[in-house]
Amino acid sequence: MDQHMCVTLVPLFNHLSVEEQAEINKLASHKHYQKNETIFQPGDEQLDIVARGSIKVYQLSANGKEQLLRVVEPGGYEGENQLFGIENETLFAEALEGTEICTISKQAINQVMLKNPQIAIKLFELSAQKMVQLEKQSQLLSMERVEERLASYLLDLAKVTETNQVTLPMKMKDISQFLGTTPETLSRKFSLFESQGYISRSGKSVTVLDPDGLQDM
DNA sequence: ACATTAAGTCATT
DNA sequence: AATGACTTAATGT
Repeated sequence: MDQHMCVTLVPLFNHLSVEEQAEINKLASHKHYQKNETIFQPGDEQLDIVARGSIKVYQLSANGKEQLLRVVEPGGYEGENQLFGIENETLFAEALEGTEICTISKQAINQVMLKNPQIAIKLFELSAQKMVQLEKQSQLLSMERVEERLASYLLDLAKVTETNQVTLPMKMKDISQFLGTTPETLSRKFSLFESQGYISRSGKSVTVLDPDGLQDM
């Protein structure tokens, strides 16, 4: 298919000239993953760019359960901390659907960055944004009760869209893992919020009726 | 307050 | 008919 898509798609590279993009594209290998296929595991050393579909990045906690860290969508990437010299000991990634991934080896990226310092700067900027997100995530998990976590998660989504109408970006099962709980408890909390009039919900479409009420958790 | 287990409904294939 | 996603209920930490 169109093998040139991913490099041009991604914020990391799309500000470059066509020639430079073509050069980077040669260094990348393109692969299609099916749903539930593993994309990388601890020990791997590459930069993976999502061109189509979506992937989940997670780690395993002590009891062997998945802790979902983030969902990476088209234009996003994963594995940059290895480029900063940090080995991946804990992270796994898996395709959530049929997904196109562009993979660039650590060595190739290093060459590209030497030749093109703008990319290093861009990578730095984007990575800083990701760290902010991660900070948010650990703030969520530091909250004692699931109600607090779900409330601030919903408020966060509403804040991004600038409306009170939110479409949940993941399956309920994945949201429960993201919030560090179970699907059952999550379902009950949604029901609770609904019965208290904080939200209304039909499927994955949620309307925040009382932001202040949620805030007080 | 929450997890776990089991069992049920509902939609999708 | 079978599988997966979500909910509800009972019971255990």
